Amino acid sequence: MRQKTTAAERRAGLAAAERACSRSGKKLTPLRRRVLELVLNAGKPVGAYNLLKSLRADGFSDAPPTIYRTLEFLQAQGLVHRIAKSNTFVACSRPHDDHFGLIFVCRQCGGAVELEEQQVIADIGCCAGRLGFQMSRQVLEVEGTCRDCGAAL
Amino acid sequence: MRQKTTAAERRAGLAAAERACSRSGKKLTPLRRRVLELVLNAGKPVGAYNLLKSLRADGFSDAPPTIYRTLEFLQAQGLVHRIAKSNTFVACSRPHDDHFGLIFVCRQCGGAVELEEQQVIADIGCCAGRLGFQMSRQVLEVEGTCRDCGAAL
DNA sequence: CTCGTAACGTTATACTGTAACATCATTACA
DNA sequence: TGTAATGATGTTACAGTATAACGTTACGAG
Ligand SMILES: [Zn+2]
Ligand SMILES: [Zn+2]
Ligand SMILES: [Zn+2]
Ligand SMILES: [Zn+2]
Repeated sequence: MRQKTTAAERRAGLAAAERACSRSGKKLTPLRRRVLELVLNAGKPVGAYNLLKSLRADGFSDAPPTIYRTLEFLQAQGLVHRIAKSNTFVACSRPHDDHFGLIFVCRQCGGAVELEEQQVIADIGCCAGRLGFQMSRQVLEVEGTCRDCGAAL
Repeated sequence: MRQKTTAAERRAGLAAAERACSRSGKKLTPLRRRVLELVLNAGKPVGAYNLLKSLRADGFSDAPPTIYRTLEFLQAQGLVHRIAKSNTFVACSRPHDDHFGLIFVCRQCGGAVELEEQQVIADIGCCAGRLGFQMSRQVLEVEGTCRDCGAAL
């Protein structure tokens, strides 16, 4: 699973952040911008306390609420997703639209790939409908082994 | 979302546990049996430390490793699922077969319904195939509001 | 019997996340 | 310009979740 983030992807992520914030009337402050950069640069899911360590080097507060609040903001803007199975955070690969995505996370290398799969969404929506269940916007997590790690065995 | 577990469901869960253990050559010890009972009786996702409190009343050790080890065992037997989004555990609704399930969890009442949806599994398997990704057996979590809680708004 | 393994107990600690309140900056408006 | 409201961040303290490491007990195989 590819884990590098290209410079173009990082620029696109930050541009999406500017758009998302101006649309919602929120501010992309230096702290928020920096955290998003860190998540983009990681190129794979990264833990909150790891991000916190980087923030210290940049002169921001390194107390837990700093990073959790900021990540919450970025999630609300649809710029970052939380991966519950590993308590990590990853940059959204399609931050330009509201989506219901599917994220494949490799147990070996920690890499992640996000897809938007209309068919899956439709099928799950159908099940939800039968249950009278109202889904919230989210990404589903699929765990396993990526191609590279599988080949390396 | 219905949260009661019927006596029949509890019996079925324990019977499935007997079968799963005899098939895998493991033992369904009093502790394991008791934890499974507790999860079945809860009828909805329940936290590890809640289970631990109940164990104390039964004379078992109430140190964290007790419950985490036991839950890990029950998960390996396919009798219990872990819901990552809420750090809780719930009894499997179809413990008789290996499955790739879909679990709908209500944010309001905490209830959960587990489905096995062949179409969803097939679609996700297809995506995984394109990525060269080998999925592990699991359940996907869908968060939202159940019918009852939605109606109560 | 005794040896090896599985199961369980025990202690300590690591990791993850939030409550509550203080401080500072920005905006809005009298 | 004062001042009040709001949003963002800082700070302290703590709650909740999970595992490492090691000791002890139970029990069947040889
Ligand atoms: Zn996304
Ligand atoms: Zn991998
Ligand atoms: Zn199940
Ligand atoms: Zn509900």
